[in-house]
Amino acid sequence: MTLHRQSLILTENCPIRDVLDRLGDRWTVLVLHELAGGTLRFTEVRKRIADISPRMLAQTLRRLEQDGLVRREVFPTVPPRVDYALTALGSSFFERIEMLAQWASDHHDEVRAARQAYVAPAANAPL
Amino acid sequence: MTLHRQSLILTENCPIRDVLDRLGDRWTVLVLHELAGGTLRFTEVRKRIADISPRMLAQTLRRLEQDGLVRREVFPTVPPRVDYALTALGSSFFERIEMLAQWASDHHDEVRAARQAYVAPAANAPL
DNA sequence: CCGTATCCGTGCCGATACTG
DNA sequence: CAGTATCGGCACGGATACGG
Repeated sequence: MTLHRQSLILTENCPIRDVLDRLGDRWTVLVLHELAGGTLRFTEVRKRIADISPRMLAQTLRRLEQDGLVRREVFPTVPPRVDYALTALGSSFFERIEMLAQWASDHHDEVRAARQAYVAPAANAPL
Repeated sequence: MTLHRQSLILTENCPIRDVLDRLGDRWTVLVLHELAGGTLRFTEVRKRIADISPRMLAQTLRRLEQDGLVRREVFPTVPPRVDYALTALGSSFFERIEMLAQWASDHHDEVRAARQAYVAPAANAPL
């Protein structure tokens, strides 16, 4: 995502944006969620997230590894085996995501009610 | 909340996804951030977020209003005036986002260091 | 001033085939 | 098993022009 200027949150080189952007993609949170349950192999993650393609899983894991949130461990066996696990950093990050998820869960009824009650304003006709 | 496997996060009508998806788009967090400072008119938000187009601002505000996070108040004056402000729900939501932002800020150095240290694994050559 | 309508480019993601 | 390579669709968002 392009960086934006002039904001406490969004200035260039913005640490917030670096992190929040990852929440926007389709799989990151899911993968973190699965790894929060413990170390998993590539295929094990695939099975748990039924409709993720190998391409997207690899890409997601790579980025998490790059950012130090996930540790990748390769065993030189045949057939090959690769374990993925959250790092301490990854765990602490996922904790915050869970807090957000908790909020969403707690207030979902209010959001749904608001959506229900919402009536679109007449186009270009304030009052 | 015990995000459970398969998946409280991804199922349809999922409360978590409803919320997290909004963090993925380019402007929502920014707009919330600006409104957290107090009520603003449409144009005032535009000025503060310099490169947002009227289209995207309107769209973002509409969704926030729909979800009950922002309240829209129209004054039948000439020229027209429309105020936007966070609701209590919106404020409590933004608090959680700030917690996440705080985490990002606190750990940005670690993430940057991890990115720096990262070396891509050789393609298809585990060890 | 406060938006909407329209067009269009870009990048995410899915599907699939293939390799060490 | 653990990925990579390639192609293509489609939604998201940018730019612009216009309307109440």
